[in-house]
Amino acid sequence: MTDLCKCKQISDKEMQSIIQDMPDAGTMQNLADFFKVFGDFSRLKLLYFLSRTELCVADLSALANMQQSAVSHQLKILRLNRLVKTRKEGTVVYYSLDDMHIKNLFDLALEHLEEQK
Amino acid sequence: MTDLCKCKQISDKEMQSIIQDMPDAGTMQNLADFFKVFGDFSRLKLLYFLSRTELCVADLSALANMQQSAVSHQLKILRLNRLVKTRKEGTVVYYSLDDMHIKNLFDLALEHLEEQK
DNA sequence: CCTATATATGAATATATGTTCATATAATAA
DNA sequence: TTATTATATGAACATATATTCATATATAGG
Repeated sequence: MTDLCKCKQISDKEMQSIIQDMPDAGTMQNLADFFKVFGDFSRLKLLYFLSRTELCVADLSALANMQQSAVSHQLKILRLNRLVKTRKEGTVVYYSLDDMHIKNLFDLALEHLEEQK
Repeated sequence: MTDLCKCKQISDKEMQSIIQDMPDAGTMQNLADFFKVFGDFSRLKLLYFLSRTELCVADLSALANMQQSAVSHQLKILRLNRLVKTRKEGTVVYYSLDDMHIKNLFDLALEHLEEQK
């Protein structure tokens, strides 16, 4: 790989070291997938609402101003990524955040955006 | 909007309150766009390398095992999102992280992934 | 000026992704 | 059972996005 580098401003040793310390490809891919989930306006809205309180699909649909079907599809993605969990009561399914780290992520990203003004 | 809600497990008052506290749509969109940048394996790799040291395009290309053109395209996205900054020396362009919050984001996300095992 | 090198960029392509529509499933009530 | 309601899901469609290829730009050296 290093032989492709004609610039090579850093030594092979440094390159080796950087590559060795890197999380393995699987972890990096998981990390990218994790961020990707947050990288959508609709999902971000749903997560925000759920950060406030447990909500059923219909209420989420009303709050986010999205079709019920679209909400269900996005909730499925959030569920598969274990960001939300469900509780069923009759025909109503209640969703809530599965992990409170999520709020921290929000805050950190907002902080970053604030500093850019 | 609330009249679309047939489930309405929460009161109109609660809905109003949740919606009023929500960051405005522009901010939410910015937040989504911000996360979207991290939601790609290639960009995440580039950001990781840059979190270690300042690097030129050719070295990034070698480290990430990506074509030079692909690297340039992705670096442009990172630049437009002000995640990296550049320094030019002759024909060589050096890239580095523009903000150290990024490392915190990495760590927080990794922490989240760790807990899911 | 001409050549070589590092980087940037536009167009084309392939793939991924979000929404909609129609419909299926599950649970409850009559 | 039948009807109703809440939610889930598959297919189709439109859009977004990452990569590649070819080429442009910029800088340095001869």
